[in-house]
Amino acid sequence: MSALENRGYKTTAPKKAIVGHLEQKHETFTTEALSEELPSVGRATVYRTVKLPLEAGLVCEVPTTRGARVYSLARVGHRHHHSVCVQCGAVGEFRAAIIDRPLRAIAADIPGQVVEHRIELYVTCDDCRADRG
Amino acid sequence: MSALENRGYKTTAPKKAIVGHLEQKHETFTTEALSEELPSVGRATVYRTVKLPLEAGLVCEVPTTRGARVYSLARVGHRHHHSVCVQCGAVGEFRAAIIDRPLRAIAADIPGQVVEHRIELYVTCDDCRADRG
DNA sequence: AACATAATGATACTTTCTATCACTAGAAGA
DNA sequence: TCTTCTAGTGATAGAAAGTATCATTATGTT
Repeated sequence: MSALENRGYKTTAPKKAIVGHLEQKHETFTTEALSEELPSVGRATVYRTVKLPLEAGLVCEVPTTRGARVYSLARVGHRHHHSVCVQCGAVGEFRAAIIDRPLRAIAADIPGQVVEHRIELYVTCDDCRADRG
Repeated sequence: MSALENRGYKTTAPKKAIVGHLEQKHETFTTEALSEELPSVGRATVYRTVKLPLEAGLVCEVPTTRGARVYSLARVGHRHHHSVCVQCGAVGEFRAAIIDRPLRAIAADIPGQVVEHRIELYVTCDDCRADRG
C-alpha cells in the first residue's frame, strides 16, 4: 500500500483490501480469481484497481496465448519454468540457471530492456510414451 | 497448401484462400485482420482454419498481454522467438542459437522427451521507456 | 453420378474486460 | 468538527474476441 500512497490516489477500503490481498500472493493470479477472493469489492473496482500496482511496477502482466490476463508479483526470486506434455497436458517444473548467462547475451542484443523471461519445454511425458508403446 | 495436404483435410476454396493469403504474409497478424482481408470467407471459417497451419507448425502463436491473438509465420530454418513489451504489447523477434546447447543439457535432465521449446522475453520497449522519461 | 461425410457460414452464445453514471466517501480547508 | 469538492465505487450495460451449433454445401470416393 505504501508504494501507492503519494501518487495522488485516495486510500480507500477497497484499495486496501486489494493491495493487502496481493501482498499475500506467491504465484500468478487472474483478475477474476482476485475478484472471487474479495467478494466485498465490486468486480469493476478490482479490474480497475489492479492496474495501479501494475503501473507502479509492483505487479507485472504475463503474456499468454489464451484466456484471462495473468498477473504476477514483480519481485524476483525462486525462478522456475514449466514443461508441458503436448499429449496429456501434464505440467512439470524445472529450474534453468545455466541459461541465465546466454540469455543475458541475447538480452543485450535486442532492443528494449528485458524485465522477465520464460522458457517452455513441450514434451511427450513418460506416461504418454508408455501408452504409445 | 501442400504442407496441409495428406493430413486428411479436404482441399476447399476457403482453405486455399486462407493458406494462400498466409503465404504472402511477412509479419505477425491477427485472425480478425485475416478475416477482414478475406471477405469471401466466413469469420468462423477463418478462426477455425488458422488452427490447421498452427498445428502443422507452419504458424506459431505469439503470447501477448492484451487484445486479439497474434500469429506469425514459422518459416522453416528460421527458428525464432518473441519479445513482448509488457506495457504496450509490441512484439519483436529474435534468434537464440546460443541457447540450444544449454537447453539440451536441461532437456536431458527432465523426465519425458522434449519435442519443442519456446523462449519469451518480456521487455519494456524503447518507446515505452521514452514515455516514462 | 451418387453417396457419405467433412467443411462452411450465419448466428447465438460465452468469456473477459471496459464504459457509464448515479451515488458514496476521502481529504482538505473553514 | 462540518462542509465541500472530487475521486472512487459498484451495478449494469456493452464491447471485443473467440467458440459452439446446426442446417446447408461441397469434396472426394465408390
